[in-house]
Amino acid sequence: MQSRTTAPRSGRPRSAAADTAILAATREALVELGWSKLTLGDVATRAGVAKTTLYRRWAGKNELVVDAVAVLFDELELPDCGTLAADVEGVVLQFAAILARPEARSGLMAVVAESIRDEALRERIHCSIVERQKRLVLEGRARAQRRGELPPETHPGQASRTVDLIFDMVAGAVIHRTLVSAQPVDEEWVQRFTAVLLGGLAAAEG
Amino acid sequence: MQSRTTAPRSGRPRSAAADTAILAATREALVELGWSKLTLGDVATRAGVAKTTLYRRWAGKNELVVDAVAVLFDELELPDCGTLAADVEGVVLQFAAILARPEARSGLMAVVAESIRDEALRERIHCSIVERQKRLVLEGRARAQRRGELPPETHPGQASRTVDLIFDMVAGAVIHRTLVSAQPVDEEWVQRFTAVLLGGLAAAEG
Amino acid sequence: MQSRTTAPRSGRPRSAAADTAILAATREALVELGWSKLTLGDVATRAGVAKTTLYRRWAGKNELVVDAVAVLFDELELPDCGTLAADVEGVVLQFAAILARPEARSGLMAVVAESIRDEALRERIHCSIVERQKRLVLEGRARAQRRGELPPETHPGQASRTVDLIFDMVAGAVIHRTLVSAQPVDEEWVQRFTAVLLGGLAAAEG
Amino acid sequence: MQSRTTAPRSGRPRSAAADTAILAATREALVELGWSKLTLGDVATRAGVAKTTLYRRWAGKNELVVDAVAVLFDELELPDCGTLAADVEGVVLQFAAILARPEARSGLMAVVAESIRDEALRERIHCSIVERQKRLVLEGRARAQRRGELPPETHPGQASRTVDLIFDMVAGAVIHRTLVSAQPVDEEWVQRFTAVLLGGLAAAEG
DNA sequence: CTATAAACGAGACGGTACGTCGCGTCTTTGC
DNA sequence: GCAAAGACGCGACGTACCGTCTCGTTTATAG
Repeated sequence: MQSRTTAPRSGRPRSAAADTAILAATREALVELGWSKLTLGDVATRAGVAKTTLYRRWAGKNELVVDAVAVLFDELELPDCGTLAADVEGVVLQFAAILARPEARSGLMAVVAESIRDEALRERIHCSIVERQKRLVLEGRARAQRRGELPPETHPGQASRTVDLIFDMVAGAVIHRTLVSAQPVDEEWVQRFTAVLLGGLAAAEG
Repeated sequence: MQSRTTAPRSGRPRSAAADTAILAATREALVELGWSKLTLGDVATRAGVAKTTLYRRWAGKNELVVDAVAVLFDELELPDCGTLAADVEGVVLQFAAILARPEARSGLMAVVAESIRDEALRERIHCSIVERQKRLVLEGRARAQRRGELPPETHPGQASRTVDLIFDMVAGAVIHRTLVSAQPVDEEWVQRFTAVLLGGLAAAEG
Repeated sequence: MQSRTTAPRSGRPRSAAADTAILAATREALVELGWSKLTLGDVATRAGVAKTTLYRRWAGKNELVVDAVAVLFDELELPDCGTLAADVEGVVLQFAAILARPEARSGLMAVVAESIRDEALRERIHCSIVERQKRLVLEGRARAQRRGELPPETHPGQASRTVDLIFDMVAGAVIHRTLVSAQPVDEEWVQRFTAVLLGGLAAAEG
Repeated sequence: MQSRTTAPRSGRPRSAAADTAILAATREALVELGWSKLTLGDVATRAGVAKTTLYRRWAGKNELVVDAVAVLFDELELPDCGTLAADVEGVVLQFAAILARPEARSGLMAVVAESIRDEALRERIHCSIVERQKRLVLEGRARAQRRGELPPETHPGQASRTVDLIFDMVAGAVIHRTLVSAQPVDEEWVQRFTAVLLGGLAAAEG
């Protein structure tokens, strides 16, 4: 079991720069063309790379776009604004700001649409994007408990289901308002939304 | 002054049966193939119609799928279960049931993704699907007010914004749980969600 | 003198003006577009006539074009210039003048090309165009015999074969020079051609 | 300085076998279907080649057919039968034999018809077919001069015009008899034609 | 300092679907 | 009862990308 993650086989190694360039080119093309008019040949050209190189690393358009978009969501951070409500409002605004970027909008939705009929793709999205951001809900709750805004877990078994519910409600509402209703996620909306969410959670828990 | 909406122009009129057959064929193809593998040529064949007939009526895949999917949502009805909470739970379950159907899942999401870069398409979706279902929120509120579960409008100016918020929260959460989280919208989830939503609204209004 | 040969059947009679307009429109379209880009729909529009009317009278593009082009060749007349050579030169120049008109060039050749695989079309061309112009050869010979430039028929059996040979040589040479070699059929060429033709005929007959 | 005409550019080279297969398939399709029903898609299928490969090499039906047909005429050879008349008769029969082949008939005429409105196509035909066969006339004359059947050039300036005239007369008459009159080019006709032609030339030159 | 082996750019390849165009037929309304 | 208008089924068009496959050319490490 001496083999490393990357076996340094003989032959020319893959260019690391190519990966970066391809992902950047993908985001650029998403912005300019949107998902449906994005072509792998065009991405390859923008990246200054042959189509072959691209196919050597990704199986297709979907996989490429997931990777290109996933990193955008890693920018999210839970701000410490003193109160739970303010923290939630802050992170919701950040999330909305990412969704306002065209590469995220077109890429994310299209890839989710494709994932409906593609189990492997759904898994990839889940790992790369969704699950990774639940950290924000967990950290938010922990911080609120530390502050005394929330009681410690009363029903530990339900904890994870509540996290999921919150995540679906937050992400769902913001996505729906942004992409379907096509309305701005401004401070006022965020305050109203946060009030309903936290008020409802308090009422339901109590 | 009895003239109808359609001026009966000269020449052979368009076959009404063709429209029906095409939309049905579109839904059938969505189920079997999903959005990305759906072909207009294939839809035409299934409908027993020439490709040109299809293009004479719809500008492209997107417009066709919007129309094919829109009617699914007209099935939604607000059940009268005696209490607001029960009514909401009922309609959320109905909504989830529609989203569980593959023609709705693949069609809806993909078309929303495309609408990001296509203003006309977004408008079409909004008119054909979104706005038409806000009736459910309005009727639910009216019924609850008749029952005395909700007070009459205190801030009439905010009423429409509250409808929008509710709609984004309900539709967003169900869609996110179904399509992104890929978890079932079962009775338990619906109850927890409804409790948070109504509790939050009550807290925020009060 | 208003009633013609056609029995005025019940119902609306066919418009005679339509035929004229359609054939004129066909020639016009041949000039502008050439054979391959000529469409029956376009001809109908130019003629101010419905496509149906056109199909009621002609079986297709080929038949229509034959009729449209055939009349051009009826203009040909054998001029009386005093000598056989001069007469031949005159008619050859006339023939070349017709072939110089684009509607004749494109229409005629294309229709001949089609006739290769279409027996009925070949027959139609033969009757409408070829056979009708052999009168020129016959009349020319008769006139020359009257003048004493040619002897009376010595081998009556060969007469028709000689007519055919002359027709093939004249029409063939002019067509080939015009359409394949794309060289002008000017006075000089006509004189040289006529000299060879008549000289050869004299030598062969003697 | 050994570089060849073809610069061996980067990338996968074009398959030479494809060219051969496509041209053969074109001739085959011409025989079976004729010009107007010949489809580039069908040719591609017959050749076992993708339609795109075909379009990568030829601009359209016309260009393809010119190339496919041109080679047929390279078979023509001036037989040495001892006398000028016999030589001419021999080559005329060969020419007629080629024109009797359906791939030549339909292809050639249609392409000539198209060339009327297409300068580039006319040029292509001229280079690939017409000009290349004038060698036969030149060689025939040279051989006859060597035999003493013809005198050396008396008017060198007229020589090329005479070649053109002969070519138009020979090719024109044979083509007209074959394709327009639809009569066989048999020995008898050839002898009569040759007699007129050579007799006329002798008379005109003398 | 080779030799070897993989990655690279370029671009041709067999495919599939596209959206359009013209054909020839049919089904309306209107004169 | 024919004509105009135009929708219809059909089939070919020429194009665009797909994902794969040669090619000739780097560029690392292994011997």
